[in-house]
Amino acid sequence: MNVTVAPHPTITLLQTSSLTSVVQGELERMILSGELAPGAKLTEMALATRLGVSRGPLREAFRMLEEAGLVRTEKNRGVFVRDIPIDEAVEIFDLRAAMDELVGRRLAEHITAPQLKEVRGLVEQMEQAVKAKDTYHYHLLNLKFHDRLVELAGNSKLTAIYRKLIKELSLFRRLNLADGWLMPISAGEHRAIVKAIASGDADAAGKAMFDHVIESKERTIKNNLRQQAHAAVATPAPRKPRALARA
Amino acid sequence: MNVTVAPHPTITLLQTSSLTSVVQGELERMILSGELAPGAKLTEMALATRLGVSRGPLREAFRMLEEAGLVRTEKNRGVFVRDIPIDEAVEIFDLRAAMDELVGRRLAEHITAPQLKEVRGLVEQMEQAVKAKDTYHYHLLNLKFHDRLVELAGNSKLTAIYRKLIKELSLFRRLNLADGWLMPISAGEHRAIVKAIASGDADAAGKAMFDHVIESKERTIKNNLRQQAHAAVATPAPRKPRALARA
DNA sequence: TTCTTGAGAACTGTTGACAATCTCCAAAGC
DNA sequence: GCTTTGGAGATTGTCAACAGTTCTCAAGAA
Repeated sequence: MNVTVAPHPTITLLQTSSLTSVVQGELERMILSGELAPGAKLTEMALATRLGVSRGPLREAFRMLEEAGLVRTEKNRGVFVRDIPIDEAVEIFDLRAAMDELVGRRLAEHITAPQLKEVRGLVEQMEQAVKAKDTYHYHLLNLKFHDRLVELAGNSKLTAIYRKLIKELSLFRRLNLADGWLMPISAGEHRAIVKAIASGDADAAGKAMFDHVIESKERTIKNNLRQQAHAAVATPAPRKPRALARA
Repeated sequence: MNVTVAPHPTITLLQTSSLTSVVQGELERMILSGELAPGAKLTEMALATRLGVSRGPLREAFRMLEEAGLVRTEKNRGVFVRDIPIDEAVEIFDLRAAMDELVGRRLAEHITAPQLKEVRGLVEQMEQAVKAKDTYHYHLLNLKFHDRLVELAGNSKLTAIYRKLIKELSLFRRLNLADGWLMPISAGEHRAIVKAIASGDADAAGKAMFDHVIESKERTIKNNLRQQAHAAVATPAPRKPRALARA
């Protein structure tokens, strides 16, 4: 039989990963971690030497990140980490709400006992993080919770798009972590979501998830506007990028 | 003032379009038109000479199309036009249903009189196409109708994702055009959708759009399965791609 | 001072070349 | 006959070099 029983992990790694793909992954990591902040310019030569590759694979990775919505390209000027404007963030939240409503409905109908137990575990961990006022871990668990729910809904296309949206949303000025004082509210909503799903009531579960995302949107936006006002005081002139000769 | 009043169209064209972007557009056109069929291999050298560019920009365009879900890359083997399996098509339809439900709700609440008139015009054109049994134009009008509705919902992110899904869906064996006999049904549903939107009833409009997409899904899938069975008879051995040495 | 001008530097867009891998097919071995 | 082996040809992955554009900044004019 033409079956290689257990191909060495290094083998499969070399078979699948090209320089372009690992560069793409590394750049994505750097962007999502904030190491490359929104608005930052990605100079080809600098990044190429830093990552130890030539400009070819790097440019190909740029095109992937561009299509993924993480960077923006200006011809003859360069590639920049994208900065999600507030309007777009609102749109993404609204979309997420609709998708999560679908997720809630699906899960209310199809979730299994062990899966329910798993997400309950995540909720409990989050509540412990609230008690410990551990904002960072709460943030991570929150991401994990929603990601897992979407995954459990069983539509891989939905999962892929959902993750893409989450990545883009993380480029919307990362001061969401500062909303420590409303962790308890968010945590309460999570418990309500799981309860609605467990009850098997599709309408209730869908509504619970929809409402949670919308509330999350309003909290984030309000928080952002306040921060914005704060920053405006600290920086008198918001400095427009530059005077363009283009209409 | 540093304002160029009316930059010559050719100028702006040269300022914005790189070889990569126009190659990307051209390849996308060739794929969506069926000129490059699902499963077809895209040889770099052949396409590069055919389009009059070198391999660099072509490879960058490949990465964009890959991220857009239109092609698939196998390391050291090449790039192929993607063939959407039936499972994925079902997933896309389900997603579309949820998104269109959102569109219906939004439109029921916010659509203006002239916009309503516009979509009514599209429906009437479709009904004329039905009378004339003009399947091709019906198909185009159908795409236009749904695309316009999504656009009118006013969420640009939603519009972008919707269009991406439609493109991918067009790679799902293009025999949808053969469903001539059910044009009248589809057309009737369109009229019902517009009526529900015009009534301002968000629930009804959402349901009308959701149901329409689900019905469309079931028609397409059923049609596809029948065609599949037909093809299986004509081609005794479905010829598996090739014997792989990989587990 | 403030704005324009222009030359050099830095960077991006594109191309061609080299190395590594895969594909194909004929010859050898069972 | 069927499978395996090996080498030529074709194709992809990567890199370095060239051409064209943008940016920087100092010198000169209003």
